[in-house]
Amino acid sequence: MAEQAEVLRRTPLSRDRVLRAAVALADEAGIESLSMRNLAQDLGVVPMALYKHVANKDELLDGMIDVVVGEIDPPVPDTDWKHAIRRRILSARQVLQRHPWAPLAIESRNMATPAVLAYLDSVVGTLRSGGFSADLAHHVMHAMGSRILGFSQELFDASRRAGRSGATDAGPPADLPPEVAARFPHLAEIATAAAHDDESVVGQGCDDQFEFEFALDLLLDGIERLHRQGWTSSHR
Amino acid sequence: MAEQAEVLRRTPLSRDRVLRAAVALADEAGIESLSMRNLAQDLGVVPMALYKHVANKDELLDGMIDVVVGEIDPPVPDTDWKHAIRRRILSARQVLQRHPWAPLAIESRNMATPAVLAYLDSVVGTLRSGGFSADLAHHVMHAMGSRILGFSQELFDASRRAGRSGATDAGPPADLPPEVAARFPHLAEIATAAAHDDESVVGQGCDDQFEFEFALDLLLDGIERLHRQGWTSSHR
DNA sequence: ACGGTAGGTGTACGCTGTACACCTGTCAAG
DNA sequence: CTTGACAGGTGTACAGCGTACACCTACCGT
Repeated sequence: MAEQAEVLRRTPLSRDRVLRAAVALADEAGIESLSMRNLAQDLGVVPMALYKHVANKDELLDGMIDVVVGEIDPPVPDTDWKHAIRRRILSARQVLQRHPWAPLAIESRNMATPAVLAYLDSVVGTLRSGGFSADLAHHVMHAMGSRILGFSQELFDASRRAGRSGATDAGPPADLPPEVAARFPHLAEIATAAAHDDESVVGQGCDDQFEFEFALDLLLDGIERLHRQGWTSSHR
Repeated sequence: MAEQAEVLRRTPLSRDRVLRAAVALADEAGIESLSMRNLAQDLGVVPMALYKHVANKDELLDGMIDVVVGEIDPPVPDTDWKHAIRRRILSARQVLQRHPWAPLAIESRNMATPAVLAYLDSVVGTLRSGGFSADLAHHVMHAMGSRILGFSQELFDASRRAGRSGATDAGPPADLPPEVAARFPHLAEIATAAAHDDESVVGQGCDDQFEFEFALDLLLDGIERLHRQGWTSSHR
């Protein structure tokens, strides 16, 4: 009777199953409730069992990052570098929006994981075959910074607040409270200017996607300009 | 005899003293050894005493961020917006290099602290008085992202690894290990291209300051171009 | 039939943040 | 001068964390 439940529960653990469960837990409950104990419970197993599949919690996080980065679309061939990279980065952005904990996790690791390296390598490859010198490609990678992985640090990023995935609470707390607005007039002015072409006066904060693409295109246009004029780090 | 030591030790705590000690501890020992207990010990006091001056550890971190942001140079008046902002951001960068733990701390808070808001407000003010529309100024702030606070996420950032301040270990681990280089040829190519105009062949990684200014100027130039041609979010 | 090994278990330790009760020194009002 | 409030440092205690280490058990090739 409870036998088949027992069998299910005993589906053998594996590094992959552990990582996927960890990602799911972080997605649903927030990264701050990803503890070895919670994760083990989700898997119907005792905490120490996890250590047979991941060395420690840091390695678990590295593995989770690799899972996430692995979800980014492969590069589309037969396009010019600019569109190829633009599409790839926007795909990365979609992925990271499914895993709001990932940006912070990625940035808190102090060395890139294999999957991240592979992704970066592939982006560089696109640049190189688009005619970029290794020199310029190098600087371009730095210039894009974390944006190349689909995110920029938004400074006031409501959606990344550790808690839930954020889709549910399309909350009201968009504008600044009035006494704050008084102390920071320029910010207030800017915040209200964020009602884009939407006619609703109380536009909910600002359109993250728009801002991301704005910055992305600003960079890509500048990069294209440097590329066309054969920029090198010696000149200028 | 031990009386004056006693007196010294008893120099009354204050929120300010707590915050400064916390910043010093994080600077010297790394953010990961900033615990309430360690901090209390540094101050010659019992852990719970700290809670009379900060509500909890999160508020302590907020306070530390405010201390750091307070170190950024004030804006220089009587300059065009571009140079003013460039100087301000490079000043912010210098500050954050003294406090390598700060970028991650700033990004992990989910709402900006008062000092950060004041800084951002002032930067927006510079843009506005440089003739920027509130609309464009808004997008510019987003485009700059965390770079506006003096840092970009460097992806492989040796200097931010939680441990010590990093000046001491001008270490060898700059280039990729050869088997990694083999698997990621484009990255390898780029890494070696990083020996700038320095004639030393094994140039140690790359010049962070150069990369930062490269990206900063790329953005500023693009922004200037948009500004001159009267960009608005409706057109384009 | 048997020993090795992969993988799940149980206990225990040191560390964390912090709630809560307590004590002590200082200062204002009676 | 006494008194009582109150700011601020203390001590104990608890739940939660990551994980070291010893153990047990089920399987597999010989």
